[in-house]
Amino acid sequence: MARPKAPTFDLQRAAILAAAAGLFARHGFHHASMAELAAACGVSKPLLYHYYRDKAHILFDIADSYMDKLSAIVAEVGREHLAPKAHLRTLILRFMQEYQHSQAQHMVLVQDVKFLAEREREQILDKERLVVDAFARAIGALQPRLRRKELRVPLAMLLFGMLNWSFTWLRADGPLSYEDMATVATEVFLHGVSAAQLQEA
Amino acid sequence: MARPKAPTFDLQRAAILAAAAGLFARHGFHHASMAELAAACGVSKPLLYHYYRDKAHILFDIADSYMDKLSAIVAEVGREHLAPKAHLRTLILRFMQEYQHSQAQHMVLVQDVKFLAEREREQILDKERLVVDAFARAIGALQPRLRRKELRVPLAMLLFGMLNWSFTWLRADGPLSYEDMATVATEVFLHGVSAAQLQEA
DNA sequence: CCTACCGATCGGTAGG
DNA sequence: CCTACCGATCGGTAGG
Repeated sequence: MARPKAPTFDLQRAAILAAAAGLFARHGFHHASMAELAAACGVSKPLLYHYYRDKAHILFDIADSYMDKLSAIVAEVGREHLAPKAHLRTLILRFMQEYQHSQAQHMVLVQDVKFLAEREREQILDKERLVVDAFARAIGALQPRLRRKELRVPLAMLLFGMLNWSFTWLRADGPLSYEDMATVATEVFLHGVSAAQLQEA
Repeated sequence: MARPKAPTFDLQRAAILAAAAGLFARHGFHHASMAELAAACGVSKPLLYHYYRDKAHILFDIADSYMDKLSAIVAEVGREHLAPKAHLRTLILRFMQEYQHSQAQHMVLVQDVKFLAEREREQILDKERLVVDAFARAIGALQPRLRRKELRVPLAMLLFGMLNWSFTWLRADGPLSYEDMATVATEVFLHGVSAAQLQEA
């Protein structure tokens, strides 16, 4: 019989994950060492390998659990059955609120997922595609007269660009809050999409 | 008297720079080795050190020369003295055309500049700030009635988000060209900014 | 759960 | 005494 997990097992893993996300975000995956991570967690280096098979698995778990959080937000907002404009507005606001508390995880997702092996990388990319598709459908619902349906995904990517690029410049302690930014991005995008002559583009 | 540089010196440096940008973009700065770079250039590893003091200096030169190119585009477009809308439209188009041919350089700029020492990193960031300010001014000229002037830089960052995020998903051989993307982003942004009630935001 | 290590590979430089 | 360039190997450190 397998010995049951210690009750603190999941807590320890979560602590390692959070510390690793910070280190990977600051130093990059390859430049952040396992010894450094162990020190940050206050445990020995070999003990890390009790919780995670190897360094890549820690990276995978950061990206995977973060994508699960974003997917959960998409599902929650979907269950509210909002009108098209309110739906997209709410998606944007909830994502920016999540981003504010997950800056390290987001940087790891953007910068380090490419270092995963094909199989694990594809798992993450599949989850990303589902989220992008949800935004693309929300944009499609907004503009039923949008003639070129193939523009829905590119428009979603433009929107993600506005939101995700905030990681390079928006500071939680700056004059502009994440909520302010969500409002401005929402206004620009909603008015931009409806006013632009994309029917002819 | 110092012996003059070999006539091929600058050509060799340019070849090293291009190969390094590709490797750094694909593998990340720390995971790309000097041996690998030397092999890609068809020279011995010690010879690399004839052209560049160390690995960090190669990274600096990629980012610095790329920022000079972007700054030159800003200056060129400025000399055309276009009307506000045409000015911003042209800036966006020229940047996307440059991006199409500099995907590796751009990824290095975004992902690896943080590994430079304080002093060199600040030099790059200074040049980035000048380009952002030029876009912010172009946006301000577009909207003289924009009450909250402090929104000009955030709006410029939203625009850069749309443009720069294209590196994560836009393919040169895909159905949507960089020029198409420039058009769509321009339409969304121009209409979005002018229609949004940012005076009250 | 630690100290003590390994196979390998890193960035950078020696002599000639 | 400079440059341009080679084969071989340096001291240190990475992940495990």
